[in-house]
Amino acid sequence: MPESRTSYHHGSLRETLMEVCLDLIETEGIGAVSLRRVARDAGVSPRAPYNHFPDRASLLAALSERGFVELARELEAARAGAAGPVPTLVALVRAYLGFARARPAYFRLMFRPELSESAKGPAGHEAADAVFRIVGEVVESCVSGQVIAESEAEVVTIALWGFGHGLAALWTDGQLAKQAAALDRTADALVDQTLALLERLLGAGR
Amino acid sequence: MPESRTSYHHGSLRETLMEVCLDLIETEGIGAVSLRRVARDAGVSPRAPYNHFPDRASLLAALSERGFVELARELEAARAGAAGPVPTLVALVRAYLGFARARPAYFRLMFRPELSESAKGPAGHEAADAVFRIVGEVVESCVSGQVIAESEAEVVTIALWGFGHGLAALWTDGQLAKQAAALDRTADALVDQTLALLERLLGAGR
DNA sequence: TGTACATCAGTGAACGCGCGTTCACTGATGTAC
DNA sequence: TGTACATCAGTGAACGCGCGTTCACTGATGTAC
Repeated sequence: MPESRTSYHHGSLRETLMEVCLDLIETEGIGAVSLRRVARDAGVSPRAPYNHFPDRASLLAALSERGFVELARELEAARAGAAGPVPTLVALVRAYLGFARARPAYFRLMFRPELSESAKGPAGHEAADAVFRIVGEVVESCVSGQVIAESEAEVVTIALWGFGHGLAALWTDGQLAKQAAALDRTADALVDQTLALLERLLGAGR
Repeated sequence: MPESRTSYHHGSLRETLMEVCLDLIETEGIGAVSLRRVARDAGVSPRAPYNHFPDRASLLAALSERGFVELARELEAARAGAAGPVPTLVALVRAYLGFARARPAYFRLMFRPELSESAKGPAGHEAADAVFRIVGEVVESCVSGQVIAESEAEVVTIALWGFGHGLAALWTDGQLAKQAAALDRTADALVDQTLALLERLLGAGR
C-alpha cells in the first residue's frame, strides 16, 4: 500500500504506517509485523517510523486502542439504529460480529494480551471499557423493559459477550467456515441463523 | 523444566521438548517460542530438537494435534459422567471451559491458524473434527430427547460452540478477570453462574 | 517581501542479537555372528 | 559371551538473515524579524 511519494516528507506517515500494519496482520498474521517490514511496505526507510512511534509495541498499542474506539463507535451506531430492548441487544451482537468480520486485524490485535496489554496506556483501557459499558447499558434497558430479570443482568451480559466473542473468534480464525462447509452451508448463513436463534431466546424471556 | 540429565542420551527428549514448549507458551506467549529457546530450556544443544522435529512448525503442529486429542478425551469423559441430554450438554461446555482454563497454552495454540493451520497434517484435522463430532452427537441426543427441535440442531451446535469458545477465550486472555473485578466478582464465579444460566435456558426448551 | 534560523521528518549505514537451520563430528546403544 | 559394526541421538561451531534500535546526517517546512 505504498502510494508513490513525490515530496521528501510523507505528509501522513503515521496514518500510513497504521494502515500498512493492519494489512500486514490481515494477510500474514501478527507474526509478520515488524517495524522494518511495516516501514518497507510503506516505502520508507527503517528509521522513519521512529519519528511517530517510540517502538514496535507502541504501534501495536495505538492500533489496539483505535480498534476499541472503532468497535465502540459501531456498537453505538447499532444501538442508535435499533428500537426496543431485545432488537437492540441483538443488533449489538450483530455489530460485534460484523466488526470482527470486516476488520479481523483489529479484532485479533485487540484481544491478544501478550502483544499489547502491558503496553496499553490508560487511553487503551478506557476505549476497551467503553465497549463493555455500552453492552451493559443495553442489558440494563432490558432489565427496565422487564425482558431480563435484574438479578441476571450481569450474568446475561457476560453470556452475551462470550457468545458474540466466540462466534467472532471462530469466524475470523476460519473455524466457522470449516464447520459450515461440513454442513453444506456458508459461515455467513450460519451466523445469521444463530443470531435469529438468539433473538428467539431473548424474546421468549419477554 | 530441564531435569538434570546424567547420560549422554536424554531418553525422552521429544516429550520434554513438548512440555517445555507448553510452559513457554503459558508463561511468555507463543511469540517467545523458538526452537533454540525450547532446546535451551530443555538443557540441550540447539541442534538436538532436529532429531525429533523437522522444523519449528512441526513442533507446534504436534502440540496442536495433541491438544485436540486431549480436549476430545476430556469431552468424552464429561459426556460419560453426565446423565440426560441437557446436563450432558452443559457438562460438555463446562469441560471445554475447564480445558481452556487448565491448559491455556494448548487452547491458544489450537486456534491460532497462522501458526499451525497450514502445517497441520491430516492427523491434526482429524483430532479437531473429533471434538466437533462429540458436540454434534450430544446435540443429536437432545433432539432425540425432544429438548431441541431437529431443525435447530445445527444452529444450536454452533451457538453453543461459540458461547463456550468465547467464554474460554475471554477467560484465558484475562478479559473475563478484568470485567469480573469491575463487578466485584471472581471470573470463576461468573463462569459458574453463566453456565447455570445456560442450563436454565436449555431446560426451558424441554 | 526576504532572509536567517529552528525544527520537523526524512535517509542510510551500522550495532549487536537471537533465530532457523546445516555441517561435521562423537558418545551411547543395539544387533549379528 | 565377545566383538565388530550400524544406527541413534546427542554436541558445538558456523552460515546467513531480519530484527529493533541508534547514529550522524540532510532535505523540507515554518517562523521571527
